[in-house]
Amino acid sequence: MRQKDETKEIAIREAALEMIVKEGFKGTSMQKLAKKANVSPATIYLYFKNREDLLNSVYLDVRQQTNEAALVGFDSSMPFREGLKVLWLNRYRYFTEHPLHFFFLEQFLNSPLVESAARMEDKAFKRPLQQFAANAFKRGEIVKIPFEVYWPIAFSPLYQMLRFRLHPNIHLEKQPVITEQKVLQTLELVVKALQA
Amino acid sequence: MRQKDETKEIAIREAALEMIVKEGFKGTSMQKLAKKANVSPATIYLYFKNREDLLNSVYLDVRQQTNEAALVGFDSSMPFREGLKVLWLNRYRYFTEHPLHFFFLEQFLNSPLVESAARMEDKAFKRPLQQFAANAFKRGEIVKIPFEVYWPIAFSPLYQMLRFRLHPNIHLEKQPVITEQKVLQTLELVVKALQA
DNA sequence: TGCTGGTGAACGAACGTTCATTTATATTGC
DNA sequence: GCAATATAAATGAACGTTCGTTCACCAGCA
Repeated sequence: MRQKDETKEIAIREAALEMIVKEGFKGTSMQKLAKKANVSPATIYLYFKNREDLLNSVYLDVRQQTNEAALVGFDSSMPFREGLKVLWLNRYRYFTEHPLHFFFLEQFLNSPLVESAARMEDKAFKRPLQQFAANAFKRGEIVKIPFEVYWPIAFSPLYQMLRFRLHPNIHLEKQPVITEQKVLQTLELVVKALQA
Repeated sequence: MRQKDETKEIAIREAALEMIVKEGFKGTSMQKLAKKANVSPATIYLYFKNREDLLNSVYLDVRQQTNEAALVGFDSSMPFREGLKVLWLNRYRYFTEHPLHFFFLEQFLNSPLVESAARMEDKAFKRPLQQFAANAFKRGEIVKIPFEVYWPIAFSPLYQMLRFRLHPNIHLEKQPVITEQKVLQTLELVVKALQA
């Protein structure tokens, strides 16, 4: 008997992640991937059923790591300003340290591939966030608005700042310096928008 | 001599747009595209230099239509609330009527393809928006903040609502009903965040 | 009649996947 | 302890298909 070499699976995943970000799904072929991961094309099929399964697996893996990092030090019973600050800084710092994960998720979530994968929701991630908002409503900290009004205000400015930060060349002619201080400044305005 | 049949070029563009949205860049091949547009593969190369040129061309075309629609009835000297409302409703209505354009742009802008295309900025679009913000600053209507703080708050919630509206299945378990009324409700909170 | 628009077939290259084979190691028999 | 054996990991070459692009030829208007 011989054991599966776990490092190979990781190498394949990481090669896929990097290649997708740099060359897109079209440019990510199994043969190039195998070469990049120092593995035979056939080896990939020992760890993944097929190409689609590999891509889904990378997505689920990245999403899990990303969501886990988002909730560190967070509790849904926190005061609104404090809790939102934890969520924002967790996300901001994580994606600043893992820009490939940011690019990958943006690309995957905006591709038709997402239809076959994203069916499985990450309820362990969503539930605390919904509970957090519900608590803040109840305590009268924030205005009473539908979830689909709350969510875009509470979080999408952060994602836009991350876009600015991570590919600055596209959005602005001069390099905008997105700093943690500016993120917190934006957060204050968001809190102002939402507070009762 | 014989004239070029302009309807063929349009058919190719539209087939590409639809195919990219439904099957991604990977699934959009020249041969399938030709079939869908009722044209020979070779014909595509009469109108476009190659595949990349076709994709860029579709992008620039969609972007131009999109940006043009955004500025209808808008003037950079408008009062802040009024001007922002025009911009929001223009975008909301345009993408509601042209969801394929929304999906295409999201997909293209988050793919590595954008590097080769988006170099050319649409200054005729950006300049009035920047002037509009500058005017509002000067009149003391909104708080004094850097552009990279202003922009995410002013516009990204709208885009997030469009994402909710156009592929609702992914983001929420129950169909959220994003209506114009809820968009305006969100707009009010954004104005509240930004006003001095 | 001349010239350009338009075509279907065909090119070599690259694609996703499989298969026959080899390699490495945990277990067995002594 | 140590070879022999068994078994799964791992491979490189090859499968048939599809890819982007081109080419030799035909169609239709000036």
